[in-house]
Amino acid sequence: MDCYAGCMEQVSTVCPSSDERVALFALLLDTNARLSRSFALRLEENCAMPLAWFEVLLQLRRAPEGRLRMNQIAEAIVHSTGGTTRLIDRLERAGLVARELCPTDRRAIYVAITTPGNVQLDEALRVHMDYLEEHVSSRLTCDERSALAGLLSKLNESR
Amino acid sequence: MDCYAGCMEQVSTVCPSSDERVALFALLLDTNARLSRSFALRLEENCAMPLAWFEVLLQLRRAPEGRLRMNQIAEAIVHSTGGTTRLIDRLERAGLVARELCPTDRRAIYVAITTPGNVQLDEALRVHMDYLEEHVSSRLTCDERSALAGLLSKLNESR
DNA sequence: GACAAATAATTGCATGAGCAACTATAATGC
DNA sequence: GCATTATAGTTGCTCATGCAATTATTTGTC
Repeated sequence: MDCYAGCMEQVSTVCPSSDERVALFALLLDTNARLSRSFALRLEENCAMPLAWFEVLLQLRRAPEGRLRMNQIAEAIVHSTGGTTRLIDRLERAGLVARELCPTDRRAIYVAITTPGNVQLDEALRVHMDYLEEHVSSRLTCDERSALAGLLSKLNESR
Repeated sequence: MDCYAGCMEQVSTVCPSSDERVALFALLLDTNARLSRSFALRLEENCAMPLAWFEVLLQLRRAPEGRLRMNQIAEAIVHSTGGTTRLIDRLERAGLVARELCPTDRRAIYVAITTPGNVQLDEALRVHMDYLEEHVSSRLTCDERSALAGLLSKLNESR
């Protein structure tokens, strides 16, 4: 209900397909699809690493002790728990992560990044930085990037 | 190479996993994943329509004569042409779109939105508007939304 | 005008992900 | 303390999607 007048929004019953917010949502989907697809392709070519693996390894590196529980990973990368089980299976088979038992809760499993996992992540991050240089830094100034980060954070707030 | 000093960016060889641009990229993936997942769920619940169908129908409505060629659809929704063929197969089977021959190029196929397709899209757009009201309008002001659109457009520029 | 290269769409195949059902363990209520 | 409920993770099944190969048609070249 904010600023309908100022933004000249369409009344939703007339032509919502050209509504400014519909366009914004579509633009978000589109931008994400193009960037993640092109980066995934490059990551696959240069590191033989699927994007989902990169996401997991990055989350693990960011985590306090380099490890997270299954459900935390699922939440962080926005996957189902079933999908996450299989994903971690593949990463573990490749030796990049290891499952560890949780001493205080026998239902829980810790997933920790291994040394080979860290090595591969470093390599992937080099490729990532090159990619970002080409596709992000060249298009947005530093101020614009931080503005974008702020706006996405607000949009991403759970409530 | 812009404004390294002013933004206090990490040197990439030290700790790129906490680099501001790495975080921005991750934030974009995350925001997209959460929004598209929650909207897809609602669309499925309220309209029994997959998000991919909604995307196709929206593109078709936006198109000049309510129709696009297969490769244009694939490009617009960022799918492979193979995946698009199957996707349009399902939409056609549901009666929401129709394939039409192209008189000037016999290799090409036009995909047009049908009357039932338009009806279903209207319904989906009502759900979409409600969703946007809850998840977008309540978090970003009108000015913020247009700023976000501008930034995403710049990020999305092909070159 | 014929042959080569490019383009449009479809198909076989493999795979990654979600959902729902299931097992195991922990927390809660009486 | 025991029964109920909730939580963590895995598995069977299904399905949507990408890739590479294939067919049909058009465009470009000589």
